[in-house]
Amino acid sequence: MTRRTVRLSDVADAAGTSAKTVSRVVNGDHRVSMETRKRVQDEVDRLGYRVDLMARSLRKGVDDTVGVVVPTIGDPFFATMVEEIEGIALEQNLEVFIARGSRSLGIEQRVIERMLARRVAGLIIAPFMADFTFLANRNTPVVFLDRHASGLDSDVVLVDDFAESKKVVHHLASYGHTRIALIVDNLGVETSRKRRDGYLAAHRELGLPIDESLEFRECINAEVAEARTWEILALPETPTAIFSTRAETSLGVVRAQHHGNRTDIAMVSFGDFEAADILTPAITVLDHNPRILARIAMERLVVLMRGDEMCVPSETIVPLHLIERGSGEITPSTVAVSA
Amino acid sequence: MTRRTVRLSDVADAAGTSAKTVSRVVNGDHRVSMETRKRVQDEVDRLGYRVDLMARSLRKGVDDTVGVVVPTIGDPFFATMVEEIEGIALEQNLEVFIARGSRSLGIEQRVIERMLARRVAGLIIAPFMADFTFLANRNTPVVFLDRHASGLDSDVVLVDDFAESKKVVHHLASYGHTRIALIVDNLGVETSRKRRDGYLAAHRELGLPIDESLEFRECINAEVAEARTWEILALPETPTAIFSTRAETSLGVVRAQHHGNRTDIAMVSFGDFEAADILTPAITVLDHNPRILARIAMERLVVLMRGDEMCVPSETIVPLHLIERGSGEITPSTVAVSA
DNA sequence: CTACCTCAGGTCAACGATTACCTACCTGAA
DNA sequence: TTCAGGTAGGTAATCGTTGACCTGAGGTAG
Repeated sequence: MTRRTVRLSDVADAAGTSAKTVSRVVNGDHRVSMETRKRVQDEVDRLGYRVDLMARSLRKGVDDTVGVVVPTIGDPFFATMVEEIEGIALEQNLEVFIARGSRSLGIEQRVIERMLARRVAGLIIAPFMADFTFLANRNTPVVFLDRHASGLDSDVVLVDDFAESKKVVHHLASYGHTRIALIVDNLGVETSRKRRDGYLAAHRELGLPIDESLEFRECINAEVAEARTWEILALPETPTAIFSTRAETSLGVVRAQHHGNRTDIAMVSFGDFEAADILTPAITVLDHNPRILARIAMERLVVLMRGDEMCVPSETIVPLHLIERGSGEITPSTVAVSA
Repeated sequence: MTRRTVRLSDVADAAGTSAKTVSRVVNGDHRVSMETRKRVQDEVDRLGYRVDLMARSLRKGVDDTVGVVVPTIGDPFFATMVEEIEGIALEQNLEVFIARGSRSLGIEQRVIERMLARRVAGLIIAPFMADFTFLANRNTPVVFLDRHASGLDSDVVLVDDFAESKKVVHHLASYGHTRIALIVDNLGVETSRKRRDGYLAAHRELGLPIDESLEFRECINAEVAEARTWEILALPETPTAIFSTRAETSLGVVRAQHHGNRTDIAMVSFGDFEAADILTPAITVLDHNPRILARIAMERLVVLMRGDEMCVPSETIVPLHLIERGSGEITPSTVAVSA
């Protein structure tokens, strides 16, 4: 019952030809006569032959696979990226390896090393925190997504976190806000740092006072963001607006606002999230669309993998739109005076 | 600059031993003296040698990879499953292939065939609609997740859709509801069919009248569910409760309820979703937790892959809890009389 | 002193497909 | 008639690693 794998030579024996000819038929090489082709094809079907991609890849030196490394897979932002990448990969007949890069220190390098050991044809990496110098002497094409990577000069597709964040603060300021709380992740993360820098720069441009007590760092997930928001709500002088720099943390902010009955405080989220439009008020967001980023990155990777020419690393910046839904257009006058 | 791959024999030459000995060192075989081991290890480090997993897998006959096929990757439910699977895979030193099974007919079989051609060590499949007889004569371990698969008797991890749905209807009925609308996907999908069957069975058990006009099929996504909910709200005799049989459609239902100012209608969702707890009212849900399902499936697969014994296919049913948050505990008396 | 065992290490082939390089044979132009 | 060139197909080597099997040295028990 344990039927041994059918291989090229088995088909060749059955069809009375050489393995090479079967290989030609299977790979659509034209140097085979019609009749031979048919005879071989019949045997292929009858025996249920399928190429062994391991063997092929060993011979060819590369595998038709791309490795995708994201900080977390469950996060809808990255999950959507992966979905988009997988779609393009399928069109290109590429298989997708997936791995999570956050979790613990060094894990990112470890999963990437494993993918390289597999001879993946290319890598798409949404970096977490690691240094990527270890990738320097490899000649596997890499495209970074969402963030720059340190230690390796490679292609990158991202958004202008600094400018976009400034945009948000300017937007809130245009509605009269001067006390804007900032919910931000660990500043070791490039995107977080730049978003905060944009927040600060906008304050300077607008001549607004910078109140460090309104800056809440280390909001690594929704829970922490929720806790910080409770602290915000308890401040003697409540800010009139909150800028949450990640979609995930926005959920925590909104949760606290709702449970604390403080939806009168303006709120803007860097990144859209499900349900953002059905809340009351609906949440104003910077539409940080993962599909577009992923598509550009993957298309770039495909070009690099074809390797027609050794192009210089390019940086693609995707502009974002602010979707005004209500929460970002609340004016400070409506904010209840705290006790 | 294009440094050729360092292989076992290169290290062997440098260390003055045979390739086999290097292999032994690399694989931690004990039949090597301390000094030889050290000498080899030094050369491995110096030359930057890394195993070629393609070659190893070709030789061994299986690859240390598992293939994961889910209907959609972006859906938080499946994304979370994948994340959980990837976590366990990393512990077990397995690599994860990911592919989407919905999209178009036959795609599911195609992506699975490709994974088999790669000699994956095992497969975890959350089936879409395909028939799986083509997997019957392969001897790759398979665990189905979330749904039974037709055409193949294999391990499966799922929830009792029928009983859980009955539970929901009984819950709503205990609050006095007799007119409960059903939002359900295509009935060709096993889970959808069973959930509907449970809905109907509960009606019979309770002696409630079954009104077919309250059953809304083909709610394949949030948008359709939202549209159907608008229809529900426009019915001459509005139902007093809605049972949404998928988390994704629940979002559409809630969206319509909120935009239509009809949050007075009770609502229960089969499956939790982000923001379900911060809406007003918060949504009562059957906690269909993807992590638990994924973990059980993966643990099962690992056992099968070790292949110590050819166990008979088992079916694991994970019981669900109803999280009462408010929307499912609204009584019919509070529902506004429609115009 | 022989028989047997363990240890450290080596040889060789094979995993399955492909690439580089041949071999016939046939055609057509010089 | 002969030679260049194309077509259909074959042969052997190779990709990098490992499993099966072998060897020689030294130890030990009888």
